[in-house]
Amino acid sequence: MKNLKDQLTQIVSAAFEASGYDPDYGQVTVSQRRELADYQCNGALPAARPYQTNPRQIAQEVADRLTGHAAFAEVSIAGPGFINLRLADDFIADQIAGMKADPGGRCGLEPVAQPQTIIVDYGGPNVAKSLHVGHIRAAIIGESIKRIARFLGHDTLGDIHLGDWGLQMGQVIAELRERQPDLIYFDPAYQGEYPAESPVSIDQLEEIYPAASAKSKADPEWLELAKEATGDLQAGRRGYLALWRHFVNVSVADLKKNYERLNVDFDLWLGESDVQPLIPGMVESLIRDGHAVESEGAIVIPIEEEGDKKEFPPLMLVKSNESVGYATTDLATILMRVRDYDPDAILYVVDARQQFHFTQVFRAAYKSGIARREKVSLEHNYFGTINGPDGKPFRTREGGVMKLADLIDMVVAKAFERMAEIDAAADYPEKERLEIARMVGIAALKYADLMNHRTGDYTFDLDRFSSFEGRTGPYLLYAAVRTRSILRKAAEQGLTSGAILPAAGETERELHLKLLELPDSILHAFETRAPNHLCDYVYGLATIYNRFYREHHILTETDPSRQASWLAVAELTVQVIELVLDLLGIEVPQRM
RNA sequence: GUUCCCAUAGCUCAAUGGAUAGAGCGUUGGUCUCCGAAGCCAAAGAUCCAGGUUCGAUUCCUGGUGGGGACACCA
Repeated sequence: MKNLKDQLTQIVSAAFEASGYDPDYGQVTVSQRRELADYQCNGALPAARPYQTNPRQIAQEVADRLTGHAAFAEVSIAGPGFINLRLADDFIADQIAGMKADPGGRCGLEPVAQPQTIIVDYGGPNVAKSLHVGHIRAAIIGESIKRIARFLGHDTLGDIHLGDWGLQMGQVIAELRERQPDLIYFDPAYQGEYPAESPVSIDQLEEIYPAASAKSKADPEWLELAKEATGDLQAGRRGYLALWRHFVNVSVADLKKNYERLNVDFDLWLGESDVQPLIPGMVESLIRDGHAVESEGAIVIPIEEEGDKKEFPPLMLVKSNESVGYATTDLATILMRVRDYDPDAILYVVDARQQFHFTQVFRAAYKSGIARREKVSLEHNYFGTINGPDGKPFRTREGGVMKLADLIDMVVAKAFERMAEIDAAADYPEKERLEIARMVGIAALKYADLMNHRTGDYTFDLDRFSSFEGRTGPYLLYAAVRTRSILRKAAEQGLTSGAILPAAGETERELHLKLLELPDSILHAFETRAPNHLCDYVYGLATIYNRFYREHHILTETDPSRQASWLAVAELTVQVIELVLDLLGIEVPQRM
């Protein structure tokens, strides 16, 4: 089924063409003035100049051709030449029926004609370091972009891209060596098997890492030790490798637990370490092909491009001490992804502060041919920083970072309190109430983040994530759950949904039209890589639906065919709300 | 210094170059003998400044002002 806006554009374009104008002027949009029209076409205005005529005259010619078309109840022109389209109620009802009957629950969104292979790189947590609030946006926004791409029919893979191979690993090793020098991993002479059990727990790691990091900053000599340990690890020292595997395993288990609570999951759990074997060959070939050159003792890739106003620092490929940094790793990651998946796009959902870094890496990848510009779209879908009240990146009062697990605990606890306050779910089993509180809390948290455009910074405020009234995640859950309750009662009474009738009033008509905007809204969110557009859409839908709910009492309706139609509309609305929430990565409880 | 991002109502945020700039919170006032009031209805309240492009600019361009980020050997 073709989406409504495209159908209308097709009709209007044909009218432009039949009147002797370029059909491209026939683009139709949802009207900004809903009291005047449902959809509008502004094409007559820009057409006036090239055709050297009055826009109102063009509009009139086109409108004359459209009048009488079965889709329209009224075609009029207004202002300087807007073509206003009011759709026929029975045409709308037919569209709704088509949407509801659409196979596969796609609600009128056709899968893309040419599916692409898309890798979404999000998450990017470091091993040995627990998730903190700074990781939340990548997880939430990335997950949503991944789901949207997948729903559109693209072959989509989410990759967590673990930070598991940098200096931080050497720092942790050095720190542990200082604390427990007798551990068998530090004995160079040891030749046997290493224990299967990790010598450190996740909690210990989380304490060791910041301690080591702080020491590195304060003490240059200690930093050298850490770098040395990093070098030894990367050179393959047995004991260090064994230790490193423990760190990774312990961390990944913890990461999985936390991401799972957020309803975030990855198809690939690859990390920086996975591309290390590719690096020597990549560097060699870059040098051989002349893309990489020696500079100040290091090997760099110059990446200036024509049009640069200022000199552009080159990408640091191999440092003067012969080690490699994350730019090199990221380049090798592109090499691996191209080799293994042949992607059409790689979307990096990463903090805006990495913009410069990605510009360097993308330029180097294209310039060297690691990625072909005409084949792979490398995009940094950056997001803004979560700031504290002082406008700087958020820190807790103690100056530390707030752990994501703690934030989730707080939000879920708030949801639980809230349920008790309003006496919700009071007679449900304890276990279900806890699960509902989790879903409500996570919905509040995720919606509060996703509703903001991803590029903007925002200020951390616990109230923002634990608000359950007004424009929030729970509002949306409530609309869905309340409707499910009606549908359950209807089923108990033996009532079933039936044919969709033309809208019974203005509110239902608006609801129909809003439902029909779904496909376009998903497409728009994907094209702009901006899930907040879906947040807007689903909130608008739920609001209109709530009004409909108040105005029409479905279960006591006396006209059986009207009642059956309303049940069908209610079913479709729940389906759409749940579909959009799923694209946002938000789960909906059966009841709450 | 160079460069990137941001600036909309008291607060927090929206807005595909279109007509009268939308919400939520907060404030004030309504609304449960009726499918779940985490709801619904109503009131007051805003595009940083100056130019430019355009039939039309919150949106695009230039220059200011203010805030934040980044700028080769840490990731």
